Amino acid sequence: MRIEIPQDLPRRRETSPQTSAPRPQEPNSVQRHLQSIKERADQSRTNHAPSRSAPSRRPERQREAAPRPRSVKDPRESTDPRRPQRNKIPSQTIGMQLRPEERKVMLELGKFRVVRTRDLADSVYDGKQRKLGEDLNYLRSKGLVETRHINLRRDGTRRQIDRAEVATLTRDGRAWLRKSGEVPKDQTVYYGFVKPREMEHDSLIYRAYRDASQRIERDGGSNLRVKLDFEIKAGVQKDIYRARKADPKRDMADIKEEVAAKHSLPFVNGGIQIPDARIEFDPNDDARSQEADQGSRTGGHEDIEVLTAAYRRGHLRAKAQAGFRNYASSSDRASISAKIEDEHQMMRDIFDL
DNA sequence: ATTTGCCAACCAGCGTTACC
DNA sequence: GGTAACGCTGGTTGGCAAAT
Repeated sequence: MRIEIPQDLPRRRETSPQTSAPRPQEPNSVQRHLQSIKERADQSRTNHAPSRSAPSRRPERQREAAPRPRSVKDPRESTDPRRPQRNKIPSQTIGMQLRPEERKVMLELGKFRVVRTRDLADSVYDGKQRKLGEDLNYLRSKGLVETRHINLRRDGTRRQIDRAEVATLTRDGRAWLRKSGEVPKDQTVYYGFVKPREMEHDSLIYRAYRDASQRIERDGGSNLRVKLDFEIKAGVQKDIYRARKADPKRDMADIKEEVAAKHSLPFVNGGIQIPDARIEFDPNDDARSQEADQGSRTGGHEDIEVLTAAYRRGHLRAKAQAGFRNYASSSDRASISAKIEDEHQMMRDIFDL
């Protein structure tokens, strides 16, 4: 049973006008390459930034970073000229009743920011794509969710470009979700497409989570929360900054090691290894009493990492040493195994997506 | 001569605080 | 409030050396 409401929500603009500033000079090969990457990213972006025109780097970054998150607890809170500004949930969506599947979709999108619709169909609709499609249409029509298609990376052996549909919450969608009471305590809610180049990679995190979370719950873990790398990184950098401010002469490696320990993150080759996502959970009673006996904190976590073919050997080794639960898609697995074929233990520790 | 693998450099996208 | 400057990881390229 769905409560219908007047459908007069302003639809978000699909595209923004392109600026047509002339290029100041002929770009070199690197600039041309970067330009092509930028154009590809812009092509797949519904809210794309104006085309590049100025040669200097930082001012460009400042302009493009306009919609970036301002705080960890409230990502993308900053003003975005491409969005209608709202300080509260629009009246149309206050108290809107959604079906359990729709609420579940909203929650998953809020936890992971970007999820492939096929994965949502598998996890929420028992694989029924059509049912998901109907509900996504409804949520889109209410301005709670937006979807887009992304080009998947090619592995070099195929000319065909595969595409996948991904979804995210809108600003209003996040507001609805927060008011709904569906969100566990300490769970950040994300919204909006960011980092177009990494969207394919990020969309795989949900798959990895599904596998890891099933295992955690099977072992008695409960009250699962997800922290994405944005949030983990923010906490790490805040502490690094504080430590440097307190003692500017202190060795950076020393600071990093201390901060890594504070956040229970591995410190490998002089760097803090930050996972793609951390699943926090309340352990079962046995584990809890064991922790209490040892005087350690209650609560557990598992760090997950999605490896892709783009990872270099050094990256792969660092991730393996970090002790993360590593995942890779079958297509990336072949390329990864070629890079670390002499390190069989590492391959064994990579799980299929 | 060509291919392959590695590394350094660069940029993107995220974070923070300081300063004007 | 906008800009600057700094930090991080991930992704990509060009250049170089080694292998074929």
